[in-house]
Amino acid sequence: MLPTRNSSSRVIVHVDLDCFYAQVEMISNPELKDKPLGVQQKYLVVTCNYEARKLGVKKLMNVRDAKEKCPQLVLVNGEDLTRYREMSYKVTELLEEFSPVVERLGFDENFVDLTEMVEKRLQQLQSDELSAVTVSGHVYNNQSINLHDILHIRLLIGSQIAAEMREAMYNHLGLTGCAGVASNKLLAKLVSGVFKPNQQTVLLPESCQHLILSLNHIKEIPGIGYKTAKCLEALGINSVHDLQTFSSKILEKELGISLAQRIQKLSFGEDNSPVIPSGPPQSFSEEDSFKKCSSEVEAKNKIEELLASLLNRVCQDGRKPHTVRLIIRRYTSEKHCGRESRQCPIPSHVIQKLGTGNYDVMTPMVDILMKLFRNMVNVKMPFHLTLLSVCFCNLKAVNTAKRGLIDYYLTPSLSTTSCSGKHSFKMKDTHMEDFP
DNA sequence: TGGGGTTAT
DNA sequence: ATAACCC
Repeated sequence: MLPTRNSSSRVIVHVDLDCFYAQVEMISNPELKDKPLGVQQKYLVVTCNYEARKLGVKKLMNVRDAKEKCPQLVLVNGEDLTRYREMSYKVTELLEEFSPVVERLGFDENFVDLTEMVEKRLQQLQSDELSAVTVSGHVYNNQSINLHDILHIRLLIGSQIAAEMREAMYNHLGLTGCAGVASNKLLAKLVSGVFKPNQQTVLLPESCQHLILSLNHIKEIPGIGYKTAKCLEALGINSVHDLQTFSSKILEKELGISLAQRIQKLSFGEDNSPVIPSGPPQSFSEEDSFKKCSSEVEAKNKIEELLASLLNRVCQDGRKPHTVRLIIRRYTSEKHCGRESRQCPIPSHVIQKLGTGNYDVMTPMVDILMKLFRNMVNVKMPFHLTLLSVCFCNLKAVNTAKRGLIDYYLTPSLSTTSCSGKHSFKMKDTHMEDFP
């Protein structure tokens, strides 16, 4: 028999970078370091550094409100995510060096399952050294540590690894962040935010209820989003305690058995979901929002711009997308987040040319995307779009093992060309004579 | 609300 | 293809 691990004896860390985009900008331009800094996308300040927060700037604040609150606020444009994305993956890769089981959540958060690593360190310790194990960082709720409790010992070792991770992030990448250590993802995430910038906290099992009941509303539970929260409110459920004590049967009837059981367990701090290694991305997309796009030519120009960036990204990734999708948002006075999409397989002859930087792949791709566009939008009728997005998905690894010599020499796309520098996709002036 | 991502239905 | 969730 394999030893069965009680699910509550895992050690999970949640690592959460401080105001990530602002940190990347301050690294790019150190003159911004001691100034209040906001990162702007369209008319929003999407994030800001702590200098700016002290002066009243909040995340997702309108630029006008932010400038009013804080006239000295320095703004940088953050609509191009390239540098953020690159730094984000450097963080994930650094964490993967500690343990390969790393799950990304957005660009600035990662979960790492430390269970095995903790187990190994525990085995290296002599029995008389157990009583000398210490915590790194805060203990949630100032709870007393019991060094005779193996669960405490493991979490303390987890806190030491978390501290090493944060040190490595700072030393190698210049980034600061928070960490939370607990027995599952939910609790690790909740506890990571308790002491805020650049600090870490460990949750010992006895304080689990204290942590979950400290939330002021069910929407603060990760996994309970806008829709579910509205639904729960309609049932008179507002607090975490309300959700804990609500009839399971009725909840299952209202939300469906799967969601009901999952969120009711979350309300007790129970979460058996594994840390799933993210690996390379499942999709690449680029989007642009605007006040108004109302002609086919305008749409085509925007689509070409999105596509040019995407082709460069796909090229650098090395894998090939087999599906392309076009997403639009139509102007409406109300209705939040109404997006429509059409997708189709990418023809194999186009896939072959992808990632070469050779041949014109723009033209056939734009043709495909414009067909998808006309499938969604009746261009003979007036229309008003506020967003366009292009997504490449269904990414497949290029199979190098099965390719023989002949194939190798006959397929320049895979062997002799690169996608960097002068080979990169250009908007209007890509001609054959540009290539060797 | 931006410009991304994921999974489930 | 959409809808929900996450940042």
